[in-house]
Amino acid sequence: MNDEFQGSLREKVFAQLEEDIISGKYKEGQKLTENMLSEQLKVSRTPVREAIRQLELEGLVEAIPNKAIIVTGITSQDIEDIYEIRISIEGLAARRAAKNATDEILEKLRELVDLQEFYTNRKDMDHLVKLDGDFHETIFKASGSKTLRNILSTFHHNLKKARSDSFGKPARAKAVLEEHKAIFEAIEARDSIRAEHYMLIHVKNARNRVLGK
Amino acid sequence: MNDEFQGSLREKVFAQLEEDIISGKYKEGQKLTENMLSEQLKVSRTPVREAIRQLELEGLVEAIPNKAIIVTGITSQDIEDIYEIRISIEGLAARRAAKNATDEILEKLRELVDLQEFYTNRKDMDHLVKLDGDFHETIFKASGSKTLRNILSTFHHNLKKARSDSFGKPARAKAVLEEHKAIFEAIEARDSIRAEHYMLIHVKNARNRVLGK
DNA sequence: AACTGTATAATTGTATACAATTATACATAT
DNA sequence: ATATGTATAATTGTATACAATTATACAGTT
Repeated sequence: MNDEFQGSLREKVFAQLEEDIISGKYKEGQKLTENMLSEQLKVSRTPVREAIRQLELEGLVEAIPNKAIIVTGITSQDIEDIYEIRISIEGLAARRAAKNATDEILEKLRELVDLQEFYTNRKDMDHLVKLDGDFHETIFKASGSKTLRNILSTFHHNLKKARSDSFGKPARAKAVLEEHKAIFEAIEARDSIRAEHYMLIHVKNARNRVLGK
Repeated sequence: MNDEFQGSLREKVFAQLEEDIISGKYKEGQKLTENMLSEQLKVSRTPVREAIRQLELEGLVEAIPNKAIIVTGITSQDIEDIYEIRISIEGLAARRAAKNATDEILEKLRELVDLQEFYTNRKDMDHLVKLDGDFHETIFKASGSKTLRNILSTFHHNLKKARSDSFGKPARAKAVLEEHKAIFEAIEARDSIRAEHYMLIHVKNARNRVLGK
């Protein structure tokens, strides 16, 4: 359990279980019990149950009534599916962001890209994975669509491990930086067509990097 | 509470609250309390809390820690967004379904379309709304993608009221029937391109019917 | 009248006790 | 040996008690 985390136990449990499933600590098909989780995490069953209900809706576990909690996990097929869906809708999010972004959002994006450049030069992969998530999350928020944001944020969570693995080579980190820059500049110029275009290219490249194609 | 429903109290509470929010009984911005809900639904706070956690993830309520539960609801902007996203990805689901559908699935779809024809002639709108949902849900399942199914099923739930309202005129019911037939025939013929094409047309028409364009 | 501090109430957060359901082990019969 | 019935254990489902947090009302001060 992460002790410096501020928030409810339920949030902590949710974050921890999500992490453990996506990272592969809990494998597909594995059976979990509420008692086991509440003992491990040193909390009562109540927050565990609430977290399980959310993971269930997110599709990471399957709770069979009165029987068990089975880990579903993220299969490689799921990863391919997610990229195919992202290719279909993340351009839309970028287009909307270019229309709706406030100056505050633009400032935030600029800062993220600058930091990304800094850490790319330092080859600090952990920070880069986090910044990559923040960059996209900021665009989702700027799109002004609750629905787009919900879906795409969940995708980014679920892809965290896959993205992390693919950040291995510095050459890739540089490519990601250039792609983000192109997207940012299009949004900054309020050019929604170009923003959509470069986002599409970026997601396609990300898919190829992750799937090794 | 629906007494003939088989399942846990949590599922009943979730279904009821989802229905009440989507139907507009609980309006955007309205404040709910766990005590009020548990009294009204004659259950303890435990299943209410679990249902709230799920509604939160679905974006129908916003739970502010230690303060309140605020109804977010489905705005008309959300409906437009959902149709735009459906236009981007539901064709993909149809394409996949055409590739993967088993004989059992095809039989199910045929039955649904036949029933739809029956109720269209009878102008029985309640049954038609339900059949419309079942038809699409069957295709989502047939797509073989957990992710596509999760997203599109949630959309269909959230659009239930909007779809129900738009089924008003019998002429529209007939149009929906013809569109479903075209999709089914393409899937039956394993023609994924055609399935995607007719699904795209269908969703676009559905959007225009719902948004009155 | 406006502001502030404080006691009280209301609400959510968590833990625990108990009920209902399902799994398991084992004895018994065939 | 296999199958079946039954007692027991394990697990989830629900209710309730209590803790922590926030809102509200009101007295007192300026």
